[in-house]
Amino acid sequence: MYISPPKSPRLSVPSRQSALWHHLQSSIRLLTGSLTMLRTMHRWSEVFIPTLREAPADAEVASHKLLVRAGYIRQLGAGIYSFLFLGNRASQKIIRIVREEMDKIGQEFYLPALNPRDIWEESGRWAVIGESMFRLKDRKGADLCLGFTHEEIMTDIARKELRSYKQLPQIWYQIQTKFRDEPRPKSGLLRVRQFTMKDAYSFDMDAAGLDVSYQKHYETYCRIFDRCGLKYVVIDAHSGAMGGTKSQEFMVRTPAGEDQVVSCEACGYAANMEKATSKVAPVEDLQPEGDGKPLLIHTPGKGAIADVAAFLGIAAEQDIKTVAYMAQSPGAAGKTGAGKTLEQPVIVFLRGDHSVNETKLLTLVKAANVRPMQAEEVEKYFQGPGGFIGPIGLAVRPKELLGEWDAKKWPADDRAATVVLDEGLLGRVNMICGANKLDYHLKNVTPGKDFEYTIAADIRSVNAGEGCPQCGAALGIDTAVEIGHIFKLGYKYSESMGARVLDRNGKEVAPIMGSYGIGIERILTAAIEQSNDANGFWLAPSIAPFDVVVVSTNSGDEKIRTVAEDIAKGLEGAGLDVLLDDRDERPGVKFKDADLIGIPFRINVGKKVTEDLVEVVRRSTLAREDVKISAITEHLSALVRENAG
RNA sequence: CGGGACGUAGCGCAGCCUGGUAGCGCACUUGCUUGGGGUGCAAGGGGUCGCGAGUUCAAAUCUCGCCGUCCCGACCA
Repeated sequence: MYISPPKSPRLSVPSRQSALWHHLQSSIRLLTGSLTMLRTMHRWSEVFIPTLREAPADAEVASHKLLVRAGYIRQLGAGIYSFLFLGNRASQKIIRIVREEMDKIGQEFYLPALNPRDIWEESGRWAVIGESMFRLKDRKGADLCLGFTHEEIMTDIARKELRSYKQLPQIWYQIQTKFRDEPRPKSGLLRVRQFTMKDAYSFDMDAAGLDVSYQKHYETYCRIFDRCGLKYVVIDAHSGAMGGTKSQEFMVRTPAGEDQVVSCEACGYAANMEKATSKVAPVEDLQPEGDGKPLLIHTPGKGAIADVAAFLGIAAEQDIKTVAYMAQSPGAAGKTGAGKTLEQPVIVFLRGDHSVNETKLLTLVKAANVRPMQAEEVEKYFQGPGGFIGPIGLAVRPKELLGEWDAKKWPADDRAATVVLDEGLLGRVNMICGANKLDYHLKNVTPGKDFEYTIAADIRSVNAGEGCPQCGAALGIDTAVEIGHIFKLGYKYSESMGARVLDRNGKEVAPIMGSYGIGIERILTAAIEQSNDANGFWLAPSIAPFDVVVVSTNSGDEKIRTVAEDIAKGLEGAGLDVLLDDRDERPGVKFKDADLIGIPFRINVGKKVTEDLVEVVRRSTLAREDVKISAITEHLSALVRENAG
């Protein structure tokens, strides 16, 4: 299912209300501003903004290069960054927006980053999470870890404190540092080992209540990202092998991203790669040969699909691709550590030019992981050599045993495998496949007629250009960054950790939970990725470290200097965050720096002061206009307001 | 975890192949100059050449080990 992101609230409400709303916002802004940032006018000559002409050689993606060049961040180690003055200001502004919006629906907590092992044992995740979790020992040798996410800790509070349905629903959130020992930190702030996350958790009596909490988060997230000036899409996401019913991701398209988003421009369908489906164009089947029964053909040394197709003069789409896996049981590393990891054979058939989406497969067969079969396993299940394996002659597990991990219920025939037929093969006839015999393939093979399977399902990855499942138009695939994720958790944690409340009837029930995350630094990164050029980047005033930079183009000129100073003070008085570039530098240097560091508006104070004019430059378009000095405060305030989140 | 590359001044790099005690641009300091898109001139300061062993009269340079960082892949509850 697809839910299109709602329009920004400021676009959908009447202008009078909008003005009122912004008035309130700026009042709040003034209040919180005065609390958290005592000065709103800073002199460049006095603050630390170490801009660089060149990016470090290590940096690859635009946001990384620019964050370093603009003096926002400095690297301490792989995936570990220090935030300097500008970087911290931008982060704090993002956090302020997140907090303002989250406070409308929930309550802010602050949980420990340092967690004892026990609580993670209870949910089973001490073992499940594996190497991604930073672990340490205290002086007594007790195991601790650094928080990775906080479902366990929040659920612990819930189970100790929540007793009655009257206390529900609850939405609790925090803005906290998370630690993940990423196998490969990369792309600047995009994939790091320490980062700031807003994580929220909801507790409801029933699924209907969860729907409400989930929807509140959906709307809140849209407001947050709108206010941050991001262009994003909301996509249906894979909920993970660990359960959960529904989940959606908020994505910003950028080549720097690591996730793939499948979307349709025609109707708005969007989903991530693990969830996306498509309509494939009809394929012309081969004509049967002979009596139409499978026919052995000699294909010496032609194991790979491409080789076979070329050898036989057919297209890969006439071929059945065979992929043989051993699937591994979920939960083997549970809290009791009960049992070893079980494995069962899962064999997939799909069109020769299609590829398996392992995440879809995992979900289908309820496995934690799959690995390719080894040569001797291939021999066992196919009774033929790798490269020439195919569907005929397999022992097939019945559909009832799909996802069955109780080995006692497995078929007596230890060759029996779960056989999955990709839906793309349904209706196809007279295909080519491996014969389970060295150097031989089969012709005239029709799924369902010539071989059985456990189940037919969608387990392939969508390719760009295939038909949208909703409207049939060509699908596109873009890379994107995930900036937020909302997730119906269900009962996983409340059940496993024993959270119970009494319902109306005095009956003990587990609350149903949701969890909802936003990556603070990823908002900054995504914003830069979507708004940059060769000279730098620009942020929405809502998240920029300053609303405006006032450049005195010649600090040696008394008149220019004092006008710049007065303008800066005036803007500060109007509640704007102002950076006054009072350095004794050449104008060119100041313009380059101003363009680099992400500030949305610039005022050039120069020769035209004699005509009572200064120049206002929008960083996003580089459009400039002359404005009367007497009108500058009002002019800038309006500009910031129009573009404010 | 598999594959690849790199590590020399704050940043970007040369020097390494062929061993002889470290250099360029930017940045920084001082002075003059210039003043609307990284001004010009002059004089300066700054480097355990990632770390540790080894070879050698002599190691940034050759050898071995380690550490770190980045890229591709795998992985990403």
